[in-house]
Amino acid sequence: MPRPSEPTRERIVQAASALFYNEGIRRVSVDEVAAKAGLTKRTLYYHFKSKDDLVAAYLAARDQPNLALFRKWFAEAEGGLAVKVEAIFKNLARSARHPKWKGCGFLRTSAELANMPGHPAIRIGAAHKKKFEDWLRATFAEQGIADPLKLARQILLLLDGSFAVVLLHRDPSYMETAGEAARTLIETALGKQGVSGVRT
Amino acid sequence: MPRPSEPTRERIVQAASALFYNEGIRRVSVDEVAAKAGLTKRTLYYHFKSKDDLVAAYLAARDQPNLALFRKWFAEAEGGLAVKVEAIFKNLARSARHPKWKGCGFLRTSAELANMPGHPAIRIGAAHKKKFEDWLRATFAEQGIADPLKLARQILLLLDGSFAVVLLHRDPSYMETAGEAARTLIETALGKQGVSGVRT
DNA sequence: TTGTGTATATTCACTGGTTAGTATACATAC
DNA sequence: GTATGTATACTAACCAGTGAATATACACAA
Repeated sequence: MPRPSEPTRERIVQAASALFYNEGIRRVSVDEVAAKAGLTKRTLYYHFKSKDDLVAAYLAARDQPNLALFRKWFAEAEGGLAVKVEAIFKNLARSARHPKWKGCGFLRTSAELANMPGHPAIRIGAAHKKKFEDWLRATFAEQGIADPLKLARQILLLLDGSFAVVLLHRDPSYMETAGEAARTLIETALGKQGVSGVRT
Repeated sequence: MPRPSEPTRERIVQAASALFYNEGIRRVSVDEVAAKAGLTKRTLYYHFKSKDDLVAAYLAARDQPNLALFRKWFAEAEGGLAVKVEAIFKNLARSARHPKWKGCGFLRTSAELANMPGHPAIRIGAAHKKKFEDWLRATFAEQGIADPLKLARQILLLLDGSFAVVLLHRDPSYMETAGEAARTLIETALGKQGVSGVRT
C-alpha cells in the first residue's frame, strides 16, 4: 500500500478535527471519525493508540497554523503597536461571525476534559497558549514596554475571555470590545514606558 | 412519602451539581447522579423529564448564589471602585487555589454543549453572565462613568478570560493579573469621566 | 527474471461494558 | 381510593478497544 502512509494519518486527523471541533470530544465516537475518514475503526487504531491520542493529534495540528494566523493579522495591520494588536481582535470577530465558528478548540477541550488535568491534549493546549503569550511578550519587549510579560498576559486574558463570552452569547461584538480594552491597556503601558522606549 | 417532595428534588440537583461540575456533563450518566442522590434512575426521571432538563437545573441552582458571592466580595472590599472590583479577582484567585476548583460551570457547560446552541442550560448560562454584566454596568453608571456598558463588558471579558486561562494552566496568579488589568481600565475610565462624576 | 520473506497497512467480526429513557407494578398519605 | 412518589427490570443503541486474518510493497536471493 502507500509507503510513507502519511496521507492516511493526515486524513484521520482532518476528519477528527472537523468532528471534535464541531461536536465536542466526548460526543464524537471513534467510529464516526473512521467513517468520516473513509476507513474502518481498526485501521484508525493502527495509526493512533487510543482516542486520547487522537484528541492530542487534533490539537497539535492546530497549533502552528493558529499562531501563524495571529502573527499574520498583526503584521498586516497598519499603525502602532496598540492598533496592530487590536487588529487581531477585529479579525477574530470576523471569523466568529462564520456560522460554523464554535470558539477556541484548545479552550473547549480543556473545559471538556477538566477532570483529567494531565491529559496530553490539555498539555498541548497549554503550550499553545504559552507560545502566543511569549510571542506577545517578545513583541512588547522590543517596543520597550516596562513589564512586557504582564501586558502580554493581560492581552491573552482578553483574547481567551472573548472566546468564552462570544461562544456563550453568540455575539462577536464582544471581540471588538475586548480589542478596545487591549488597545487601552497597551496605550497606558506605552505612556508609562521609559525615555529609551522605541515607538513605531 | 414526603408530601412537598422538594427535599428529593433538591438532593438530586445537589448530586448532579457535584458530578457535572467535577466530571463534566457528558462524562456523567444519569445512573451515577441517581446513585449519588441515593435513589434509582426511575425516581430521578419522575422529577426531571430528561438529562438536559437536569443539566439546566444544575446551572439554575448556581445562578443566584454565584452572583451573591460576587456582590459580597465587592461590598466587603475597602477602597475605591477600581479596588473593589479588583477584590473580586483576588477572591476568585483564592477559590481557584482549592484543589477541587475546575473553572466556571457556566462556561464549561457552554463549551461542552457548543454543538447545541439553543440548549436550555446555555440559555441559563448566558442569562447569568448578562446579570453579572448588568450589575457591573449599573454600578459603574452610579459612579458617573462615561460608557458604563463598555467598561462592564471589558471587566466581564477579563473575568471569563481568567476562568479559561486558569483552568488551562492551573495557575491562579493569572486571576490577579486580570484584576490588575481591570483596575487599570477602571482608573482610565474614571480619569476620563465628566466633571459631574461621583467619586468614592 | 523470478521467487520468497518481512514490515507495513487494512479489514471483518467481535467483546464487554455503558447509556438515556421506559413499562409496569408497588407503596404511602390523606 | 386516588394523588404522589419510588423501585425493579428492561430495551435498544452505542462505544472504546481487540483478535485474527489478509493484502500490498519491496528487499534480496536464486
